[in-house]
Amino acid sequence: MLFVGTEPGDGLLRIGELSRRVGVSDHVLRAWERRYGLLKPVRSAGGFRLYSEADEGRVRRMQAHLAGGLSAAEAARAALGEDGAGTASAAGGSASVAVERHEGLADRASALALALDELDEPAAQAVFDRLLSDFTVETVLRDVVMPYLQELGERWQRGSVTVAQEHFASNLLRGRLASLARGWGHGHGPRAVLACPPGERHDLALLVFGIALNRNGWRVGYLGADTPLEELINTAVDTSADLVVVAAATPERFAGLTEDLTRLASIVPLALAGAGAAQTMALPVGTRLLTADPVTEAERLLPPANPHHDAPARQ
Amino acid sequence: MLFVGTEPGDGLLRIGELSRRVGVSDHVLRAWERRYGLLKPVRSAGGFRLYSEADEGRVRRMQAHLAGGLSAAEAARAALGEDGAGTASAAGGSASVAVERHEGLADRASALALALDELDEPAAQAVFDRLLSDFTVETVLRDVVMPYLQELGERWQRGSVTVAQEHFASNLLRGRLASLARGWGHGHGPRAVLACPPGERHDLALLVFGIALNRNGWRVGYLGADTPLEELINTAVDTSADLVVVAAATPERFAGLTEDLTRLASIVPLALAGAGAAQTMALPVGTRLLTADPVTEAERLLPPANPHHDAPARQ
Amino acid sequence: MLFVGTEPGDGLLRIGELSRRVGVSDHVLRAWERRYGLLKPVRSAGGFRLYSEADEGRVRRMQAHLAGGLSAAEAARAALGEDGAGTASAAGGSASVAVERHEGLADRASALALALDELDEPAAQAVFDRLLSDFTVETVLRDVVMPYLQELGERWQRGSVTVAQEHFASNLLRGRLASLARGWGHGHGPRAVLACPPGERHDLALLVFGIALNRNGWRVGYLGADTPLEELINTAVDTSADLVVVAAATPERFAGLTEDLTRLASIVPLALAGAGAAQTMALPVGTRLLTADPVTEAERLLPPANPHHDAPARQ
DNA sequence: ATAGGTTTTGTCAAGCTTTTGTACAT
DNA sequence: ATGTACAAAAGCTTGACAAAACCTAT
Repeated sequence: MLFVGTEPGDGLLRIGELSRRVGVSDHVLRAWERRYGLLKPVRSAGGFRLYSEADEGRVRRMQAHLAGGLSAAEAARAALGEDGAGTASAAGGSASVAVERHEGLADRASALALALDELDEPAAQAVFDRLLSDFTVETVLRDVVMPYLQELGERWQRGSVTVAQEHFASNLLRGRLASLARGWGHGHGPRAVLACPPGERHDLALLVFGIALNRNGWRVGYLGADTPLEELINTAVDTSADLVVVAAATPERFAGLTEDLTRLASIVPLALAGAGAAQTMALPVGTRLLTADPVTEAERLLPPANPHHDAPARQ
Repeated sequence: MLFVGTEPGDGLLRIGELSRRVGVSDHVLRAWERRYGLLKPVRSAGGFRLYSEADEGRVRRMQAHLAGGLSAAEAARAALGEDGAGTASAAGGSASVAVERHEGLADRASALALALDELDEPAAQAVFDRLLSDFTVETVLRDVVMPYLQELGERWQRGSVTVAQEHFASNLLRGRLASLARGWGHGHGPRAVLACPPGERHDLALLVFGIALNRNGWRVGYLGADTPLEELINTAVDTSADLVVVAAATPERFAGLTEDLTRLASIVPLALAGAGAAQTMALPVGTRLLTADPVTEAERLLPPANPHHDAPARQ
Repeated sequence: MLFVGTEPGDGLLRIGELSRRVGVSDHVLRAWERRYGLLKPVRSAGGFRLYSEADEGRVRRMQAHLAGGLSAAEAARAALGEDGAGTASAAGGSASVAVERHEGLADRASALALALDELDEPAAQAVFDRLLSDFTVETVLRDVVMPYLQELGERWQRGSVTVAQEHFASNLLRGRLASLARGWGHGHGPRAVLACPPGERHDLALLVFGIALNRNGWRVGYLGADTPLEELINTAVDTSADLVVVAAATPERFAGLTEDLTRLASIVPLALAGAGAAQTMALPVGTRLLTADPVTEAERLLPPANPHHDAPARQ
């Protein structure tokens, strides 16, 4: 992908604007450049200094060190020394984590987590792009997205993630997953209908499951979060679904649904999924339980035994 | 009815009557005919121009375009270009030339609505593809997506849409919108942070607004539905936002937030949007109200402090 | 639906109206055009500037960047840079082929063609990224990739494309297609085996076909270019394929294969595809001919609906 | 920090052309 | 009714100007 790193010709600031942004007078900025080589602005045709956002970050680090008690010379040296590492700077914005070589999945996963935590949309998108370009969709979903969602949930429980972070990450991931899901109703494979029970608003894992299912040849109909079972039953019947999957993150969401689920299971093959799906619910209903990660479960799910779509039942 | 050709049946008007109806002088009507071929009246035995109702419609479209700022030549071209829906041939008729141009936006919009109502994912995606391929994003958002959302909301109120339909349409549209939103945090424009207040779960219109904003050069940070104001304030400060927009579909969502919103407005430029944003809330808070459709409002939102321009106010 | 200044299509604005809409004086608009090349209005017969909606958007982005603190020159560069795939502005710059942002597929397609012709890899990748992000895979393949391949072939015939260009485009497209193809052998759908006959080295269209097939629920086994029929037969038998597709760009590639193809067709459902597949070959072999574009043909290909070779006699 | 020179960028003017509503003559 | 003429409004180009922002050097 592109936008990794700031290239000249991108969006350059003149000294006045930089001064305004960082709160340092233009005279001082020039002095820091002359005395410590803190900044190396390119010049316009007419000789004006043009600063990049990396320069802005450098000034901010310099200020931090000054505030920390270092002398100007020392602060500048420290700020320069930190160059090259990833940037953080909440205010600096679009600090695109520089991912260069083929790092492993683990590095990418943490880069993604970092970018999401910092609300850095461009960086997160870039990492996601690189992930998809270097790994299979299944791998990205199973080994990056799902673990991240898992951890996000746990941090949410512990209160160690802000609402803004959770919203931001969810929205971004939902967008990427939606584009992977596009067209999943297309084709001639068996049909699955997916939904979360009433009250359940976390449907990202179900989205992942749908994508994986589709990539294994299924057509997917998606009702998503917070769906009344009555609706689900109607839809399943109307579309002559070959499989219905109901997923919830907590067992409580299934509470009180035994009767409806049993009825549903008598009409169409049913499976319960998600962390909230427990044997205690699946047994009385007499249905299948999907406990492993969504991608794995999707791969395990063979098409219906006696399909009216004459799928290639062949051993 | 006796003679003299203005019978409602064939509805043929002479130039004076047409002029009176549309409020355009006969001279101008003749000029438009001569210069732009806007009208092609049949002639009476004695040579009088006889206009059909289609002609009247064409004149009215021409006027609308003139009011919209197009030059006379362009307005005429546009008015003629829209021909093809209304045929109304009086004379020889027949032939019914299948005008296969672009189907109008309206046809596409109803095709989309139909596909969504029928939970037909591939069809809906295909229509959306064609929309994006034939029209600008702004047009699609303003004239297809927003009206659809509006109507969906109304049908929802009336109970004339099932939960499955609503979920399906929302999920699909959200996916497409998310794609259009990709990368909206990138760039160098001013920063806007968007969110819905606590309890508000309908954020699609806000998504549309964010996309339109981004396409006008803004960087967008998106927190989405159901966001505590405390979080919003923190995020706005951390990212040094140039604008914060809070949107809700119903006024109740703003209830009890006066104090927080006032505080927010004192920190960063604030605007309230959505059908739920009312003057009664904006006034005490002392902030801006965005009442038109999201795309238009996004275009109107010139970035903070834009002194140059003394020209007459654009309403 | 109300219009008033929102008309789509070729509604072209003169400078006064544009000025009124964006709140920038006509003088400034002309200055921005002259100094930064921000706008490239078409001209009326008499020389008046006529602006499109894309121009309006560009001005708005420019304004946003100005408000964000960039100098006018930088703001213009940024606004232009956001116009889709920028251009590798290295040395002299100039030329600056501004590709309108989000205009229809057609513009994207030509942007892609341009980038490929100029061996501009980042630009081509960026255009491809946005295509996939804004449209379904089917649309991109059918309406962008296939027409491009078609045209590339024709230009190749005419000698109006260099070897370097052809290689560059082929390799880049192959890479993107390969990533779309990833995982296409997994799942539970019917199996198709695809190959080009000996001597045929153009397999990109076949790749496209495989992708479309896979997205319709098929599992794909891909042998690709220049495959001896013997090999193909073995593979088809070993994997108990439900369908074999042989594709070639020119009829000569099929010459002399009648016997082998007939034998193959007696073992497993066979189809011939590509520009080289002609009735004259399909008839004696007694097999199906796929003449439409790959995506459409893939959609038409129902899974082994016909109860022909149901039990592939294993050796 | 000030002084004195340079670049950038919004604005204006003069002189001419195009567009378009209206008027006049046939 | 038609065709031509006319004039106001809106645009075009070239060239120039000046305020704001920036430069270097003291």
